[in-house]
Amino acid sequence: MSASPDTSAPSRTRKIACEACPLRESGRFRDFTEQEVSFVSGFKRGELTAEAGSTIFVEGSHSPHLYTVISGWGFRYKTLEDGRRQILNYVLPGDLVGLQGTLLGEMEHSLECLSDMVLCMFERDRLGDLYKSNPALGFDITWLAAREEQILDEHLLSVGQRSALERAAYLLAYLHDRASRVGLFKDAPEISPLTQQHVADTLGLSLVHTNKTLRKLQDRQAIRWKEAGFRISDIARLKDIARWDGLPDGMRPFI
Amino acid sequence: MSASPDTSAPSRTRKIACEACPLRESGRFRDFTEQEVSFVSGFKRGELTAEAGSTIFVEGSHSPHLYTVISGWGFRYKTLEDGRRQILNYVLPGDLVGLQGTLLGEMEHSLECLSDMVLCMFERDRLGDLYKSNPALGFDITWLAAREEQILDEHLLSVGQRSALERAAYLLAYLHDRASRVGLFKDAPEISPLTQQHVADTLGLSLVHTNKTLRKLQDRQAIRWKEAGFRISDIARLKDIARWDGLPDGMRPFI
DNA sequence: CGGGACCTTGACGGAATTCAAACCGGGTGG
DNA sequence: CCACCCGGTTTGAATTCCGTCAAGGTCCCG
Repeated sequence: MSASPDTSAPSRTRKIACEACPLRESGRFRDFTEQEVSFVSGFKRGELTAEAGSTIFVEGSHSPHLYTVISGWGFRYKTLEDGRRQILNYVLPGDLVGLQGTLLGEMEHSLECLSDMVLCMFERDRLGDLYKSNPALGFDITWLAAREEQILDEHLLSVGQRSALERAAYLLAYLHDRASRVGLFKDAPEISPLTQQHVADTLGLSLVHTNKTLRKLQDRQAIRWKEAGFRISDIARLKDIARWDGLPDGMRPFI
Repeated sequence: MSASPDTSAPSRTRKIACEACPLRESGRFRDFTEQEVSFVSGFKRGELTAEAGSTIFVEGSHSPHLYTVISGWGFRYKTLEDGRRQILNYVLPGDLVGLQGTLLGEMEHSLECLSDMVLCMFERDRLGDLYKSNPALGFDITWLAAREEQILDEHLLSVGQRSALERAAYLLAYLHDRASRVGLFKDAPEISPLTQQHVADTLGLSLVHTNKTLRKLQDRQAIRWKEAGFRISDIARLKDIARWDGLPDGMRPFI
């Protein structure tokens, strides 16, 4: 069973120029040429600000947009007709979302905000131009798609083969790694804004059993669950329990 | 638990020109310009013929190659140190494999032949050139990556949320759909060359329970299991059991 | 004070794993 | 030709894991 999404409409505005994009400050991206940055600037259609709990797009829609996450947490998910929900992956600053819908026509999954989010919006129609005039940026998009594929491979391994305890440990370690890489824990305390229902729907476990599993991780001093969120106490222990293998880093090429 | 892969070395030869590629005969691809076809021809390094059971590449290797499947069945998988194996997806004629390794450096999964296979081999180093000189082909590669992502999303939904029976029905229906789309059942009887161990490792179920589940599908007249392989008796019933949603078709753009 | 969202716990039943054994067909070597 | 083995399938029984049901708890907010 799943939480029912609160579908309040997100608001739109337009502001920051790509030249001053806060994401590029982090030093986690490759160097772009001036020409590239200005092209992306022209490609950009505006910004979208959405609050926690709102839905950016839903399964079955034909959204003509492509987004880059500027700030906040979100998650992609799919549902079965009877309401069972599977969370596919989490999105963080720097992630590109909506590519599937853009290329393949219909959106086959939904995107919901876990926290307040700001996204940068691009026009689908001009994607072809991007490939023509800036092949390196096209290459970067492919890179991002390949990386998402790799993450999904790992999740599939997790849900298919790991035990409940391993799975939970893996997910929490994964989120911790990704969030700290994009600098989300720079100043704030290291808390991830998930509920246990989110964890359950990601791992394919019931809420009750998820709760018992998380408790076990807490008993082993690997995490601490705070109301609606958790923090990692011992990442090494967590990765050990998870039979952690990887998730290699590597420079991210694209905004 | 998993079957132990038989790692006989695949053999290499080079033959067919792209202009006469059997895949393009099928009419399932978009029309390529002469220029595109000749570029791909130059991009091509040779062909790789491998027999059933052999491994094309393994997790952790740095294969500099990219492949297109010309004929045969294969599957991508990942393993945990203790040997648990998760099959991630199946590859069929027209599929592109090895992109992750090419773009991201290290290969994070392995590829094994389910039947004898022929693959077309491309050089990784020239991928940048491809994006520069033929943006449309670069776009096509991104398209393929997005499509793989979509399939993985669906598998994740399946393994995470569907019951054993639904999951098995879904997998078999999925394989049937894909195989018939690429014309694998044109002349041959509609038999897919999987063992029950493959099914088990794909669904995240034990071999014993997989067997009992498949028996149930057979009792319901949805499939017939033949030694090392199955055929679908009633695809509609199977999709009904699976709570089948989709897998939209759409033209495939790239060789 | 009451309600809602989220976390927590116990009891019970059902689903899936594990262990164990047997069967079947094909291939191989004595 | 037969005995044997091997990979794959089948079945039963015992056990463990996980889901469902039910109830209670906490904190925050109106």
